[in-house]
Amino acid sequence: MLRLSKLTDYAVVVLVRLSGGAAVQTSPGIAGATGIPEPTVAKVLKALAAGGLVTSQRGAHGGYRLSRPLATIPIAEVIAAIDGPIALTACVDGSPTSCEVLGLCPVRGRWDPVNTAIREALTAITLADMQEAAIPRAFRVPLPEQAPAAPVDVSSVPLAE
Amino acid sequence: MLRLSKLTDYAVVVLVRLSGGAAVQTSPGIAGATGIPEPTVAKVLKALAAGGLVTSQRGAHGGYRLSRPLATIPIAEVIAAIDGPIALTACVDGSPTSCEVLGLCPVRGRWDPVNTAIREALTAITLADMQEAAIPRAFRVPLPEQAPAAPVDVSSVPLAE
DNA sequence: CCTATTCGGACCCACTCGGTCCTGTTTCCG
DNA sequence: CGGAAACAGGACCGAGTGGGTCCGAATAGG
Repeated sequence: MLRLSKLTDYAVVVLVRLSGGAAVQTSPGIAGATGIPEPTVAKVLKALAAGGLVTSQRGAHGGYRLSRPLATIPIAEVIAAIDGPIALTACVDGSPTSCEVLGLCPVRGRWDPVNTAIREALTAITLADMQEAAIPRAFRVPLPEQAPAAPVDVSSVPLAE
Repeated sequence: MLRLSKLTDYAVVVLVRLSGGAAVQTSPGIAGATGIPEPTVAKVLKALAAGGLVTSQRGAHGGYRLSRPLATIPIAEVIAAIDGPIALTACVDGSPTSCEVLGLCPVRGRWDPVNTAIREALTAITLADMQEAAIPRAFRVPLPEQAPAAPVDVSSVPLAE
């Protein structure tokens, strides 16, 4: 369904949560604040740390901390960290395992422009954009100085559907 | 992984194949020409017919026929026909089943701009664009007059990844 | 030096999806 | 008028992956 995993959704929630509050936060702490099951939060944080989006501090009084401000993190990076590289089909041109119907497949490698278009759309939107007006006033904490994060102008093409 | 189903890939292959050759083609015929298993082709065609992209003719000497030229079919429609509506997360704002952590979820409904961006990217690309230079010379049949299908210019944004 | 706390990696279960098959209905040919 | 060809709709089964849980490793504090 072209839907990304729920983990990625959680990742966005976690990252946004991580931007507010204390500098370093623990998995249970974030879980409690977001309502996401604790093990799942830990798993997400783990993947995020592997992707370099958050830095971890082990040991007592450890936890996680944002590596970069939200405005510099495009959605594409979050998706890549959680769900792996963005590729709609298995037939990406660099794939080692070519499809078995290679000789006949008429659209071999033709998904590339689609992949590229999607990747660009995802790269143009940062987490700060999603945070904009997302957090109700009650949850809104005074962030130091979150850049306005260049407004995304993808509305030039009329939406047929 | 933000990957769409293999069925959608097949659908594109089938539709492109359907654009060449005879006016009406049978499932076995398309299967033989594309190398895709026959039952799978039938399933794809069925979904495509339900989506209105192809018209079916029952009975002996029946088969499937394109409803519209490739240039007027955006990828988004194919995906919608096969994989259902394009929505990256379950938390689309019109969803009847609100997520259980609704009260705490800080990015509730914030995926909409992402969904919109992707939908636009997918709507801007038609099947004719994927057919362009996709079919090797050997397979290229003299199509009557397939519109050049306005080149998609999505390469204005530099790709970070 | 020991202990508590927290991250890190490995494991397992369940769900959805890809793929197949069968039966029924419709239409053309003999 | 009967048979064959082809689509339509459903159910069924297996594989892959997402989602959740557990235990071990590392580090700061006492």
